[in-house]
Amino acid sequence: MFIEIEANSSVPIYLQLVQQIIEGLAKGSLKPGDSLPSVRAFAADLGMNMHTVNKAYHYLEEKEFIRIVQKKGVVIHAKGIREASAADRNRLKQELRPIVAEALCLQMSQEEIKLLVKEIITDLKEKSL
Amino acid sequence: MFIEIEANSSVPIYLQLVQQIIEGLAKGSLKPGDSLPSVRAFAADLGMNMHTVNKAYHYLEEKEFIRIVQKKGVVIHAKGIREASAADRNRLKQELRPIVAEALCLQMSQEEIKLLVKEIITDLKEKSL
DNA sequence: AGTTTTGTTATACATATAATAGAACAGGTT
DNA sequence: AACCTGTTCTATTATATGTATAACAAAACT
Repeated sequence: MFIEIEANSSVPIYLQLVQQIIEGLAKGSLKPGDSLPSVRAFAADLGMNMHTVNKAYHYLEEKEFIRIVQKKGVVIHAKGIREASAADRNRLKQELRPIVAEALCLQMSQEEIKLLVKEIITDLKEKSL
Repeated sequence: MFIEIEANSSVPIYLQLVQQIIEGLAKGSLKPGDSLPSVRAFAADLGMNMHTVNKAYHYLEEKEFIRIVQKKGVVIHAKGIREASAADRNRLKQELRPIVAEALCLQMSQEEIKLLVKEIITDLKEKSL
């Protein structure tokens, strides 16, 4: 897992961490059962505060991507990541909506937007090599 | 233009306003040259502060979707919305990326994600009737 | 048994963003 | 002349973000 945090991003660094861990899961560099660094070790490694890492971990736990075991550590959900529920699907749709709308405003076609999606998936998977 | 603002959303209300204006543009209920309400009138209509509407307007002006004419008012960019530049395309890609990654984690396929995009576009366009 | 490591909790502080409020200004419209 | 426009200014409140220490209890390691 190579994590790169941009300090000057408008995206909060705890969310950047969340997103990059999710990307690690998507590309397969993180697998079910894998353990993640302790909040202190990760914080020192990334040059951020322990509480910031903790915030990211709890965010990921709420999404059921990781399991936080008291006094032990943090692991990727072992029983396999669940399939998208109807609620997940709807939430993702709501998140995609404003971006798709903006793309349409910039005169992109449905096919061009789908191509973006394809490119993103390619990018995500090729980095796992 | 029917605007609905959710007070309890985690999305700031000035951004909700931005997004719904962009959706109006995407679906065609707002056309190039159309004028938007004054900051005071819109604020009163939506039950929010003048400065909040102003913030949304300036956000949209930076994106070049509207033109703010001093002492006159606000209009949708008349010379037609520009086509997506390479920079726009890249920015949209970066915004889509974390959502697509999460969808992949929830075991959605590329086709399922593309279907989401299709549904969103259908939703956007059917509301223009 | 003792030390280290784990996530947790509590307090405190600094900064930025979001949102509201009221007032005043200058230029355009009616 | 009255009104409406976006702008600017000052102020206040609330929330989000991020850091900094410190202490706690239980698991793990030696």
